[in-house]
Amino acid sequence: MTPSGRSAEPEVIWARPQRAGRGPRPAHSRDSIAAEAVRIADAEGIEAVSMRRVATGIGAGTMSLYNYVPRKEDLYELMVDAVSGEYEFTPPSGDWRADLLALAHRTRELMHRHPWLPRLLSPVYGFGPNALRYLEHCLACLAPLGVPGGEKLELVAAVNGSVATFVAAELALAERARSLPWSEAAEQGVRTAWLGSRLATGEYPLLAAALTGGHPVAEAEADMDAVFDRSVSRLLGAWEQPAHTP
Amino acid sequence: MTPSGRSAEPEVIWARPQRAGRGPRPAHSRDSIAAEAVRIADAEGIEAVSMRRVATGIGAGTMSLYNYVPRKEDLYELMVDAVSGEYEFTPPSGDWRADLLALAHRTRELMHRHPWLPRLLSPVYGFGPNALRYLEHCLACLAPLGVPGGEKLELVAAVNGSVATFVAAELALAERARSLPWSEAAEQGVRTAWLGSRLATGEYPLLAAALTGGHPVAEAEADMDAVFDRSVSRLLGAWEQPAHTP
DNA sequence: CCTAGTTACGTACACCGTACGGAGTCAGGT
DNA sequence: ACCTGACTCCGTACGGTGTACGTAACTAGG
Repeated sequence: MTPSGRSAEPEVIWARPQRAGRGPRPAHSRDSIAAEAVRIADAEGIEAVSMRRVATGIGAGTMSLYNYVPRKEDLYELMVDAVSGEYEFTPPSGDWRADLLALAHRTRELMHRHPWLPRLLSPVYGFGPNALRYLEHCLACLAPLGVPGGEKLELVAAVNGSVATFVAAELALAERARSLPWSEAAEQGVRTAWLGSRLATGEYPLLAAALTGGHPVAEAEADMDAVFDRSVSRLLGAWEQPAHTP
Repeated sequence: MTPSGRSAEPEVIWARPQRAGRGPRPAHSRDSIAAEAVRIADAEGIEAVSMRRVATGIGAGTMSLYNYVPRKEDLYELMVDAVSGEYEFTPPSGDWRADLLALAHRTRELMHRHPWLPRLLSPVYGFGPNALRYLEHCLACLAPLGVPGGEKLELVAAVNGSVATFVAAELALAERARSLPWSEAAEQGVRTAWLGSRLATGEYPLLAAALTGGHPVAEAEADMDAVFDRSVSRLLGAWEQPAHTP
């Protein structure tokens, strides 16, 4: 009546039992599937992760994978939660600002290790076990902050959103270059050439000043750490005093 | 030697001339192609936008489209820039905080009108004509702010990143529901049921308190405007005083 | 006018997610 | 102890995707 992998009902992958009572014991585990998908995505980009590829990667037939992962979206959820398990939490120090800044750095490192993460994180993939652990830890760090719990979650979401977009921008060129038949430098070259030709028209004087005035792109990479730190610090600083609405 | 649509060299779509000198006059325009793609994405979601679909939509053969748009990624760039043209800029008021807050609201409305925008915006699609106009206008609004131009761009990026993640979260459920065979309510139901069952274990006391303590999800929608306004205001407020690094 | 470069587009290929059905395997109820 | 029903495994197949390639029609520059 309701064969396990064939239902057309909504379902949360985490609620589905790993081992059903009845049939033969499964030859694979959810963890090993997630690990294989992460391995492929790290090595060849998220677009290389296909059901066929993951299945053959763990030595299974393509359609066998659907016994473990009913839809491809669920595979993404498994991946996100798997790498979320890489966080190593240290007890809150009492300085919530420092704690959250350090966490943001860990998140950035995580996203550098798994460049597909920002992309997959943007829709709210929902509340796997490691995500719950992470949120609980954030709230523990935010205990000294005197705002209601709901706003603390807003703060965490705002920080993570900023980190995700920051790292996505950081990685945009490199990630694009992966799936392109030419080099990253060549791509970069034609793009800055185009931008330069537009700026040279004089139609965008402020933009031209802002782009050429500061750092000349060469030292930009070295500054990235500083820019990141400053930008997250600013965001956190905005929570120090109550929201200011004139 | 270098046939227009067949090159394997990197290329920025904006640098490619719309009309080449030599051949027959093109039967379509870049604008009409972008408009068709936007129409499809608005009506049926971004995943419905395929080269075939857009081509038949404007009454062309599939492969003819490749004369205008060398890769699908370029189609996305056209779409982003096309809707960026919907901004109607008013002259800077002198209050940069108010101006940028208003712009953020326009961006949010734009993303509600085109729910696929946050997704496509996350990697830095590059500097089409309307994006350049937008940036120039932002810088004009930020003229009263006494920081270097580079940091102004950081501010704009931070605001846009926050808006994008905010709206992405707002739209996540509705957008997910579009491509799913069951209703949004059913999906929502099983997800909150799962979350409730996890919270009931007592493993996440802070999270449980934060989620149940505040608004009971029902009135959350009505509050979205206020939450958005407050969150952007906070971010802007963080730029009032110099970055604070203890 | 010629011809080179461009437009238009049909065909084809490799790949994708996944519906379906059949065979093998095991636990629970009788 | 056996049967039966649920479950695992997986081959096949379908309708879709992006796009490489080849060919025919057309048009502007020399």
